[in-house]
Amino acid sequence: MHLRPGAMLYLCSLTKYGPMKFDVQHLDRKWQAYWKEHKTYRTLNDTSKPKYYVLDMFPYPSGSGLHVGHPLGYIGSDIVARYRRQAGFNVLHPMGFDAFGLPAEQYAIDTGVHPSQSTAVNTARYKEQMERLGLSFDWDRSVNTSDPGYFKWTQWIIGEVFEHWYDRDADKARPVSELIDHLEKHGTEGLHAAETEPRRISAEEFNRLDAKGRSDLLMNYRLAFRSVSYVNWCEALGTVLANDEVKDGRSERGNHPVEQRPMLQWSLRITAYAERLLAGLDTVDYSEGLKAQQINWIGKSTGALVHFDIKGHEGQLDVFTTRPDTIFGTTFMVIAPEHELVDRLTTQAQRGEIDDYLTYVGRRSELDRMSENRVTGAFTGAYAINPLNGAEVPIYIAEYVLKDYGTGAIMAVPSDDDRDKRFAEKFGIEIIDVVDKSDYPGATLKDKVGRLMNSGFLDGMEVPDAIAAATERIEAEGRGQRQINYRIRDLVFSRQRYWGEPWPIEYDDEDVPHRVATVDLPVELPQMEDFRAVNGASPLERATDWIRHDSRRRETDTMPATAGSNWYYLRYMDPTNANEFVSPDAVNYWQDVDLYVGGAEHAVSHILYSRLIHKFLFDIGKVPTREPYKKLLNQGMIGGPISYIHLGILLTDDGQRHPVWVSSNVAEGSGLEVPGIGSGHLVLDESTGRRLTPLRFVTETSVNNESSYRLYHDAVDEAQRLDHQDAAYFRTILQQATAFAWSLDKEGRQYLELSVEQGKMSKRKYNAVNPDDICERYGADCFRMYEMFLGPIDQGKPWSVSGIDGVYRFLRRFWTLFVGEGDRLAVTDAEATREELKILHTLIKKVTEDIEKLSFNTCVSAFMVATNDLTKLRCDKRAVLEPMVRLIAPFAPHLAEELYRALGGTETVHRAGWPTFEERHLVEDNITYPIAFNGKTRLTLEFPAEATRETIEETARADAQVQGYLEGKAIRKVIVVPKRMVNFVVG
RNA sequence: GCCCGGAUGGCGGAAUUGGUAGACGCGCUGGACUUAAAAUCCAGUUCCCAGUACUGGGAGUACGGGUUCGAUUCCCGUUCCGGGUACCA
Repeated sequence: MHLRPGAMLYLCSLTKYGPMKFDVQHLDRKWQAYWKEHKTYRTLNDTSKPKYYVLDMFPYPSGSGLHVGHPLGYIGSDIVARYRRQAGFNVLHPMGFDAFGLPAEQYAIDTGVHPSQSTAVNTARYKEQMERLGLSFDWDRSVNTSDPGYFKWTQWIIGEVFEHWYDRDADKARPVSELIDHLEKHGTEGLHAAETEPRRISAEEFNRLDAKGRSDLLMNYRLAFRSVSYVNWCEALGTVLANDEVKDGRSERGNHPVEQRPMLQWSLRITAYAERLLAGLDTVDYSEGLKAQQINWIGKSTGALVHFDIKGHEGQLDVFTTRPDTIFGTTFMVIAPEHELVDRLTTQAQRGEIDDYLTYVGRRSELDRMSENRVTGAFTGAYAINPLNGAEVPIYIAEYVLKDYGTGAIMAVPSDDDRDKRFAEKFGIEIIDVVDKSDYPGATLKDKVGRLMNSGFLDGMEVPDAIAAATERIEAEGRGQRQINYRIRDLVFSRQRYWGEPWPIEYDDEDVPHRVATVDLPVELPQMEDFRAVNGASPLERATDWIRHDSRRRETDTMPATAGSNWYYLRYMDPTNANEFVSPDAVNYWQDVDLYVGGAEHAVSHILYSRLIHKFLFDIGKVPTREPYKKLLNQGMIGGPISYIHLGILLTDDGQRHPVWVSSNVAEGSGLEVPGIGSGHLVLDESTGRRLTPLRFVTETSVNNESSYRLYHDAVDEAQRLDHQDAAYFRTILQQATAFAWSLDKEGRQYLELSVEQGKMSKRKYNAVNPDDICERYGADCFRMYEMFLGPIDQGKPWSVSGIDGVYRFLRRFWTLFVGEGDRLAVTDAEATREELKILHTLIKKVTEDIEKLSFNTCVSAFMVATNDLTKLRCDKRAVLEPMVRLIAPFAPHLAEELYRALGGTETVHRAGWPTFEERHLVEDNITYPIAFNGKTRLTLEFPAEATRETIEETARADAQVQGYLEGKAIRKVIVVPKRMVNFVVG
């Protein structure tokens, strides 16, 4: 055998490496162990390098483990992290666990296993699964929100929030001590603070208050405050839920009914930050959709606060309206049934009617209200007086006016509001048209367009002008002022549950709350065995020894799960710091998250709340940036097929009924023959129907270009043998009939056709696919590349394994570029050809650009194209192949590490640098031009790259084929775009 | 209802600022290798029409219009699908 120059390398590598079999299991194990042992992904706060922070939303470690939907984002972020690391950045890429929360507590109630135990087990499982995927997390920086070393600082932050108030003049949070200072000197005079309700007090009055009185007043301003508020109470879960934990009047977790209940609760004053949360969105790179969701959630609307006098009463009725221009069309007023004036306004004559209505409203749940959407209400008997024209209008109560929005009262303008209109029609109230929309055909009542009429001084004005003029008049007459309203409500931050951070608050003998001193943090949970919340009381109420602390009484409410998760990205910067939540050095170096990846389900709440806490920490000088997350990527959800086996009745000719499993495509009445029973026809009735079939027993095939889901006979046998939860469930299902009306496939194997729907992957639907299983079969690299290859990462898609073989084949072909006959490395030092270098540099360019664009699926395609091309060229040049290894390392880290070492690399490929793209390798001598006639491409011609417009046109005109197409036609115009195309416009 | 996405072969999906639509992969068809199968490799594969073949013609990116020499890409309108949200004054 003749040795080529490059063969020296192969001999060296061989002695060190031996045969190189393509054994993905071996590679996975070998390198995962190596990385762990050598702490390859350890990140130090090395300020000599530029930083890059790639963060995944940390998971709640549930009992069912990861399914193939979870890693989609983890793989994407891992690719970015690895790419940046190779490119010379100091990359922070941590992972931790959002470990406080309801499920562990619910599990504890059901099984008696303490949440800390089940959490530890689940956390270990998650970590194992993530390591199996070859994710490059620095586990030394891992955090766990239920770890006292962590939640000490969650409590500390909330304590800081408690000790601050929001100064609207400075537009930032300031210490409560400064507020007290102001109150002592000036009272509320000159104070512009975010507050629960408007308060007026003089300095003298304030100074006369006792401790409790002061504390109560300060609660009106604190950013973490306690108040009676209507909360989403869920009886079944025994707890209060946040707005985003409630869907359609039911709890998101468990789907239990939720009712409104007044309770004394801790809240965070997020409303103080509404404007900044809104403005900050302009400075971050989030998707438009996500920004829109946040904007909607904050719900800013500009309008006017208008005071209406009430006939025969002292006080006024305040309303908020975005349409002050339509005030002349006000023909009635509506206040919320819970409005504080209801009782006072109700006349003797109307008392009965109002009471009946209040009873009716009280009976109706949030769910009823939303689902029925009925027009209901009752007249109080009182009248309000229109401040601009003195008209007297009746005051109603109706449930369509919400106590929590605006002032809980509206001026109803039936001519320009759908709900007011329906109400007016039902109750026979006058409708005065005040906006002429005839110039705007197709405009609806919601559109703020038209010309005012029947409106006194506003007549003839266009709506926007009229709004300004009306507001001005209202202000001038002292009847109200311009006002901005937000839909967002303060964040209820109390839970009457066990498994969360205790509020770091203690009460003294006078019931005055005090922040627990930092030296006394963390406030740990007491050991308990019964975690049930009884009658809405926190389980901690029963820990009487724990509650008494020195001379004080501990707060028994705990915090919601979001408490730990809204600042965790900061803790990763300095995870073991025992003196501070994060050191100034660490946070000044790492700054903020450069790329944040996670599910869209957290798009509103989690992101909004962590932005809130971040802005607060910015105000108190603890973080240098205004926003926590620079760029956000929401990965799509991977759905799973939910398949069903169909149960039917075989009615035999002798009139006997036999339950039998049938293919989903067999119609009722069809003839059937089942061995051992006989023949007859299929009957479907209420005893039959379909049963959930665990996905692991289902085979997906393609028949006549249609995908088909089948249950094969051997899968049924397997289910009988297997010791697995899914198998156990399936066995009980299969007991409902013993006979199967099998069909035969091409190979003569027996199967049943199943029906299928797409749905969320979940344990309960038996359709969760475990990534471990896929890794065992194809290796982690293949799984990673396959998930990326499925399509754009931000799009949802159903899980399907069809296609994974293609990725596996690709990896093998890639490997074969390096490893030849007899599993030996076959790479030479021969000089690379121009063509080979062009392939390489095309790939470098494409992969680098696409990683930056987070377009990972096209990266995988590019690798495939390059591999195919180089295979065709039988390329074995180190100069081409070695950079390829470094390029693929972020995607297929195990395979890349192996090949890189085999090529002589002494250090990890993951710090081996990123190949540099050189434009000169892509320069072409000739460019192929499409030649089109009237825009239709007919042929192609080659021209030198530097050819001018004129030469191209002349040469093209002279071409024989072109002549053929031009025959008998006049050339009107020739368009030549250099390096692109030629178009003949002919007539 | 409103807001945000989206719609491209049998399927997942590609396509720089408007410039050869369908890259790559799956599936399917045919072939090579094999005693056979698997694996692997090679070729073909948007649809329709014509042709013995090399091939030629037409249509085509949800639908209807428009701008342009030229539109998957830009504009207007419509339909359908996905996500979010809602008596928000």
